[in-house]
Amino acid sequence: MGATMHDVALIAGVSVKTVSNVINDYPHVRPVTRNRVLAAIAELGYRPNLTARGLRSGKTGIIGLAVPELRENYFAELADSVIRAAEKHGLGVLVEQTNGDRDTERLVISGARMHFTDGILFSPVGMGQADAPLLDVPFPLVLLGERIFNGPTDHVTMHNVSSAVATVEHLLSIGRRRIALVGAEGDDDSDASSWSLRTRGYRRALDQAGIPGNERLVRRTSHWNRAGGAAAIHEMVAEGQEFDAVFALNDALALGVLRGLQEVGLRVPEDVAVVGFDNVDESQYAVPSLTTVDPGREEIAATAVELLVERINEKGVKAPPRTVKADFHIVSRESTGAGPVPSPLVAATPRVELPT
Amino acid sequence: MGATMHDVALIAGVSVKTVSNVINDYPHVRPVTRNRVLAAIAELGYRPNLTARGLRSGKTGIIGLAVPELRENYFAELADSVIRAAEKHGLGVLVEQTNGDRDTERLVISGARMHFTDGILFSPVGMGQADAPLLDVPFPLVLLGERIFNGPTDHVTMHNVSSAVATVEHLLSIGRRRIALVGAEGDDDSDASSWSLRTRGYRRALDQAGIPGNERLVRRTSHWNRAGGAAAIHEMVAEGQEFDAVFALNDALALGVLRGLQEVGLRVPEDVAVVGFDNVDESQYAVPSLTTVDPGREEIAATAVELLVERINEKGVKAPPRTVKADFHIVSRESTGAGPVPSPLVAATPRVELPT
DNA sequence: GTGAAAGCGCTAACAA
DNA sequence: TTGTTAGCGCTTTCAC
Repeated sequence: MGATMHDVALIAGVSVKTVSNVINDYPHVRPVTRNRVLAAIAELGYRPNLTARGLRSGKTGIIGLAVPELRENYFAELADSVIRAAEKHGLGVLVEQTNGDRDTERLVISGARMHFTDGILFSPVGMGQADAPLLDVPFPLVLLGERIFNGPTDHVTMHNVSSAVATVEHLLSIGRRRIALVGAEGDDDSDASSWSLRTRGYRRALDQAGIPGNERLVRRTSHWNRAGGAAAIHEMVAEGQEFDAVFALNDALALGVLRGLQEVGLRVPEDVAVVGFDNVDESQYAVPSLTTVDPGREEIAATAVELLVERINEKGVKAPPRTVKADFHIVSRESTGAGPVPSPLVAATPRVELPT
Repeated sequence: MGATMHDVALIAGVSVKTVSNVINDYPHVRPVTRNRVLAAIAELGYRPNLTARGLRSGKTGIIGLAVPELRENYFAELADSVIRAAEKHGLGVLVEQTNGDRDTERLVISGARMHFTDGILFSPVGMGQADAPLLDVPFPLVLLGERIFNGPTDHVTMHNVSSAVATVEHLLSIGRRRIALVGAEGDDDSDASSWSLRTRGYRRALDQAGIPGNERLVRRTSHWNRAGGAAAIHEMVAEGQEFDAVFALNDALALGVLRGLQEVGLRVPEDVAVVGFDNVDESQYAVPSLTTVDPGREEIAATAVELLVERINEKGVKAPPRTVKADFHIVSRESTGAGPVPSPLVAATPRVELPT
């Protein structure tokens, strides 16, 4: 295999300590010595063995990222952001997929896999509030998303309730009154789920506007995907429900809603305005382009990595768990009547900005 | 931090070797002893230190995956498949993004980052044929995709030429004669690029059918994205070109083509049939759903991991570099007139299957 | 400013 | 069947 520090020391005619000093930029090394060492390193093509270094230092420089599935746009984009953020800290990212499966999630958290990592970013979907105690693990762990509250770990999440309020207010402001809601849910159904929080915001906004809620317009499908969104539309139309707007609790559902509306012959936004949630890249390319809530994914990723790094470097007594919420924005596009984007070459930018 | 093997040995009243034997399922351990050790392990919550093990064995159980960007659907799905395939071999996957940037790709290949990995799966986009010599690296490396031929490494790729031929033949078979082609290209433009190979197949199929090529219908945009696809349509229409089909060299371009056609008032598939390439999840949800070439992504991922594992375990003289091509299929959907999918709840399945 | 030597936690000869 | 021991390649006191 590769050359070792010892080999370098031999060729340079110095001790391994000196080689180590050079590699680690220890200041007090004579330039002559340093150059001799550098020459030897170049000559042998020496590369420090990170495994050995990891053994010594107790750190690997790798963090784990556990998400349901990379093929889901939101998580692919989240992983993208996390990898970029980690890179700035000189960290590599080991990606693990849980499939949103509770048992797999538990396994990841048990540290059974992911043992090379200095810490883990974990986006739970299958686990719920009841599993909170399991999160009290002996390694740095930061939670992404909103499934579990008041857990024993740091937690980076979004303004689910207030962004939902703002979304409905936006729909009201453009004159919509019969606003349907389409969401989904996994195994668990605690008060901390996306469904619960965003639905709460929806009801609150309607209340505040003095508009009576209509439970027939609140739809819940089994999956957070397009099929679910399209099915919800077909159901409502089949039942003869009337509505002039749909708030879909994620973009995949919203894209399905767009397709469903097209299939039943309803125009967007003329007949029905549509808003999604997540601001995945794709939402801007949909036909019509999709108005959606940008929950601050970049900020979430950067903050989460930041917190994790702090925890990794933390010594002595642990600081109490922290919760951070990213700023959100409503990105107004064609599906709520924002002037047609001039050309697909121009990326849509936020029109309405409603910080926390 | 955690307990060590030594602690376990102490509590169990045995030597570290015995503990090691138990952990590694060494057969000749008396059940009584084994149980005592297991009890001690449980009591201390002992977990083997993988870093130390890695130092000893010279392996980490981690492979690297270098792709341009996870936010590009194709690569997210590829990463998904790779992670699943790696898991079956008990390997973790460290994901690195190159942004398709030649220098970053070179850096990754230099092993500057990725130093913890036993080997790397690399999907080059910025590098080209000229960089082939750089691929002669001192660690296991398997190439994904078709940028570089006859390199010094194993290579898993797709049937670019023959699948393009089959695609055009499919369009001819449904009566289209004025078939446009929309592709893009990166820095390099060797004969091994997606553009070159797929375009070659396109021309060959037209030749074989005795249809004269029309270079005004061959469009090349700067990026493999929707904006590029939409722009190509706008250009051709502005120039007054007439065409009854578009073969887009990837799905992102094809989705942009769909949007562009809609914007200029052309119907799909009545006026223009559209075929993409990649079979990303999204293609099946587009409106209309997109006919596309499935290049065998799952198989590519599984094969690549397989080859890499073989290389990692290879001792002595290296076997010569191998090239493997995955089977492809044409997935026929609405954009070429396949009967409308009954409901978005039903995932479209391949209709036309054209193995190598 | 540089060297010698002791481990980090684990595995695998080699002994017993 | 189990124990002893020597490293894997690196960092890091502690001398010099």
